[in-house]
Amino acid sequence: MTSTTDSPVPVKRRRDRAAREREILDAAERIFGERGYQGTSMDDIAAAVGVSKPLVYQYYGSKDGLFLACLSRLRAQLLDAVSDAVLAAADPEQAMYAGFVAWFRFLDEHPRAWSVMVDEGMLAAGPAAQAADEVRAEFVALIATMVRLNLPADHQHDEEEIQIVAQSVSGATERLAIWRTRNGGSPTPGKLATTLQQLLWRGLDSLRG
Amino acid sequence: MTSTTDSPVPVKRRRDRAAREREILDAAERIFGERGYQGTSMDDIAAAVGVSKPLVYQYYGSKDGLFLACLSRLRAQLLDAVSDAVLAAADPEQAMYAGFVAWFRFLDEHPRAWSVMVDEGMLAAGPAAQAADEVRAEFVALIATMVRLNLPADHQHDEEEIQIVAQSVSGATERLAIWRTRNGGSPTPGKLATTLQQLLWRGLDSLRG
DNA sequence: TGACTGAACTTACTCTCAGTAAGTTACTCC
DNA sequence: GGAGTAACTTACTGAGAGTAAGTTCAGTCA
Repeated sequence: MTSTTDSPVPVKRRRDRAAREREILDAAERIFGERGYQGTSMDDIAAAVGVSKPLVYQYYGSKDGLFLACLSRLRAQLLDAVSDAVLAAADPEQAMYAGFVAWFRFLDEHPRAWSVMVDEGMLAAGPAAQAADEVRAEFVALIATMVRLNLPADHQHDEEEIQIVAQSVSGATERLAIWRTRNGGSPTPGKLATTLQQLLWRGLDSLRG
Repeated sequence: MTSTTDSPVPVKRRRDRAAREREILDAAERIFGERGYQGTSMDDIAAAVGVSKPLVYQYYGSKDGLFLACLSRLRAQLLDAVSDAVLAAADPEQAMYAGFVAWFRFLDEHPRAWSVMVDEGMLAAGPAAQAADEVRAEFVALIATMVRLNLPADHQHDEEEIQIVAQSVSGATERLAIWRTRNGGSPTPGKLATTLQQLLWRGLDSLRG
């Protein structure tokens, strides 16, 4: 009975770095989403993973760093969802509508994601704020591309104007998403997308000339 | 020489509550604007006023409370500026344009204000967040009123749709303001207002029926 | 098999900062 | 001048971000 009591797989305590990083990131995303940035301590996250705080620091550097990692991953997922919807559409008008729907749907399906990304996503003074902006800029770029697609190829378009429109659309959709969650998810993604479409489509048209 | 060395007004150390509160609020607004919420400590603010920290707590309760007080005052000023511009306009189309211009102008003239209000204005998990939302809601209400003015009086308008539009416009203008300051104040208020006007006017028209 | 090495992980701190308890000082009104 | 009160301070507590200095495990080469 000297060596027979060990469990078949003797509870692997240690894991390789990549696996542990993913574990920590998952826990962080969940807890930040539940309690917010301020309300979450690094000890909480470490405890949830069953690991000590310095390990979290070794892998992610700082609280901002960890938060930023959550942010980046979620944004990438959201960007993918919207890009896919846009690219699958038959024409620009459809693409715009599909993009809006995909955006609001994603937030329905990842309710936690939201509070991490936007609701608190702009808080950090410091390096994270800058990086968060960069991720956000990808979105604006996507919208700007869509706007350009909607212009005739030979049209001498005003880049500054396109930027203004893209920033506006990005800001509007973020605000609508926040409002919607606080409003109990009230207007459906379809209703929001339809209204936005109606509001913006003719205006975009008038910017052509 | 026993009593002749005193200064004529012997450096009034103590001030009445209202004056001190204003002094603290001014300092807080300035320092929050310079260093951000996270980067500012209550000791910093107290020191800037030349007062001890507990006094600040006595008057404002908490860091959130002080921040919120800054927020409320600034929002009120901004709301006034925009309201005045809107009310002075001749017709709804002019009103919309004038409102946009007033918004961006205000931020030109109060560069500090901005980072306090929006850039970090949604950070706090807790009571301040809720209160900040309430102040923000005033803005949405103003915009909603403007939208309604633009609809025929007998039109059976869809309140939900109006809310969506108001939230969108509010989100768009906030985002544009952030982008503008990071962009070195680049598009002029006039340019921004014109483009927004062009983008939204015909869309609003199409929502009428 | 057993010493060797490096990566995974921990204990036990420091330091900054929000918030507080309990007291002290200056002004005001009689 | 003394009583009462509002303005203000000293000196603390506690939480949590971040770190220095180690310890333990897992694979590797002899």
